[in-house]
Amino acid sequence: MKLTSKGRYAVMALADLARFNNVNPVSLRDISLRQGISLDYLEQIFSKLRKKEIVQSVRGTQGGYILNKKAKEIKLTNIFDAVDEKVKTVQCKKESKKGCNGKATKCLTHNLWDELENHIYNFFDEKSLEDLVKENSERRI
Amino acid sequence: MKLTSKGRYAVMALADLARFNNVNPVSLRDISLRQGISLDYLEQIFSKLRKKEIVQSVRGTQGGYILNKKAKEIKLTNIFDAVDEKVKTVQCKKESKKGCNGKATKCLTHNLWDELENHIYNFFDEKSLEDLVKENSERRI
DNA sequence: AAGATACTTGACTATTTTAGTCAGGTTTAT
DNA sequence: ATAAACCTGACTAAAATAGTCAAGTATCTT
Repeated sequence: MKLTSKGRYAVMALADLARFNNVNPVSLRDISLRQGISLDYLEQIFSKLRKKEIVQSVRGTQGGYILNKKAKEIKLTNIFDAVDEKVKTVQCKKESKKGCNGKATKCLTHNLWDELENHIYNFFDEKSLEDLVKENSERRI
Repeated sequence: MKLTSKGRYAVMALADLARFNNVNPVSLRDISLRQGISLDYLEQIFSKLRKKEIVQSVRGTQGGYILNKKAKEIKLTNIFDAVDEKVKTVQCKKESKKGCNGKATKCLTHNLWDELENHIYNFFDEKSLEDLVKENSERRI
């Protein structure tokens, strides 16, 4: 099981944005430099974030992105969802009402993955961008 | 983020083994048929499980595998560990004592992944093979 | 008006991982 | 002997990942 860079980058970039998001929009270029993420890749990621209305774009010179909601209201689940980072446990290929893979019963581990999915989902759903920024500013002023 | 089939197969196969593990060893062929997993792939998986002393092999006709410990003592973490299914959150490429990626400070999301890792680890470490088998026998006799 | 900055989009690609397959063994009960 | 079943290592097609590249469009500053 692994988390991909895309999800990590999205969270990093938004955490960066949340920190510097006072009045002016933050350019991807700045985020790219501060966080060490390829500018082109960031653009892909922010395109998705914008479509899901997590950020707003400001074009032109001095443009950039701003958060579309309060940092407190942006949960990590929202972010992962936006960039297609899925908590996908392996699925049984065919699941009918009664069982998996055409068998009469659910496969032995079916419930396990369901449980895990919820477990991880809850973890991310309790964390907001604000929490992340707070943790970091506490750690070192 | 995803869980791979290898981990799922390992758990499924061991759950199967735990259920039919009365006196005689269980052949991979049987598990393969019951669980719908390729025999060749199962062999790869069981080779690893054997090396980590989760199962014991019995060679020859009527051979197969038996659990090497009580089902209660086999946690899912042990299984995932054995088949190299890692709960790996994306790592910062270079982590020195002070920071990530050569920077002076830890990256903004560093702690987050650490927390998540623990969260998932705990989930799997609380579940034993016995729990899995019990859940299933309760569900339908 | 010109130029620079920065967002926008879509196509492309090298690398890695995954989920196996395949081939050739060895061991042991009957 | 022989068949069942374990054992091992090498190989590979397909998918996912982590980007790059190219060609824009919008808008601010001068």
